[in-house]
Amino acid sequence: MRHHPAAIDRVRDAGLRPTRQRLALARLLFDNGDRHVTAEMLHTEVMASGVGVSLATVYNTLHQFTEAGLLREIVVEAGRSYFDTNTSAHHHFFHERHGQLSDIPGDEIELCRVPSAPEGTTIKSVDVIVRLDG
Amino acid sequence: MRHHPAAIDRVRDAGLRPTRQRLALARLLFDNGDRHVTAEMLHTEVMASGVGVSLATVYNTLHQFTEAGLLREIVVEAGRSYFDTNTSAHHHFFHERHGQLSDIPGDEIELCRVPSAPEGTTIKSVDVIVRLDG
DNA sequence: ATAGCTGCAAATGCTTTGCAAGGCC
DNA sequence: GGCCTTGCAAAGCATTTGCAGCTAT
Repeated sequence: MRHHPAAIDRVRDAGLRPTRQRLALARLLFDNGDRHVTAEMLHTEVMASGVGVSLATVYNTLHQFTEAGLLREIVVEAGRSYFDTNTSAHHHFFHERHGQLSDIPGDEIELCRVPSAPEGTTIKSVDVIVRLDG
Repeated sequence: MRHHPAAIDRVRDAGLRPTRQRLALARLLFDNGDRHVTAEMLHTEVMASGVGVSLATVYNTLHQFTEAGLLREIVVEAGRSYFDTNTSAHHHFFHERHGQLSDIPGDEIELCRVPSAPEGTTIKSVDVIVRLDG
């Protein structure tokens, strides 16, 4: 019963050594569908699963996965980064009360005019965050 | 030669005491057209102008002004907040190379479909950041 | 005089880095 | 064995808070 590429292959394909720590994190991230996690959330989870990984290693690994294109980093609040396992183009709701991030279904939002990049620059990405109260 | 409400009136109207520190900051923010500043940038400026204000007070004041509706806070990177003196609905370019934020002219971007707020929530704001390379 | 607000030193908490330990050829 | 990589302790920063001091009445 395998619905996704195995965690070990994802790590290897990213050009990273499949260490015990990275595998534990990759399994938590990729074996359970789309997820939006902070470093702290993931650290709590991995410790609960019985694998000792320091918070610093969680940060380093999240950034390595992001650079390798396995994750997307989303900034919603000063001093807190979220990492999204869905790397395709899409946008987000941010529930301020619960500090939770969720995907906006692709057909519910659309930009009909996008500005041209100013002279000498290129557009790297367009991030839309819909902030929710309540 | 006065083009804007005087800084002292803005501070008073916000229900804040017009102290020496707040006035110095308000002048720098509001007497020179639209601005995008970080706490640190504003602190450097105010010190250079010869008024002693601690960085903590700059932060506190920026947040007080934001709550009073004089400023809008924009989060672009984990660990860095910008404050925009233009509080009307508009969106932003973020120049990653220089760490600079600038307004996108209102007619150059448009959302044609906006998602409805999930059950039991209301949309507080929609923030669009176009990230630029180069 | 005094009640409440202000502004800052010190604390907090998220994130990054420098290096000792470990793995691979 | 030698060299590159890894993972974490300790350091670094942006931001917040608790309280001594000031201000307006």
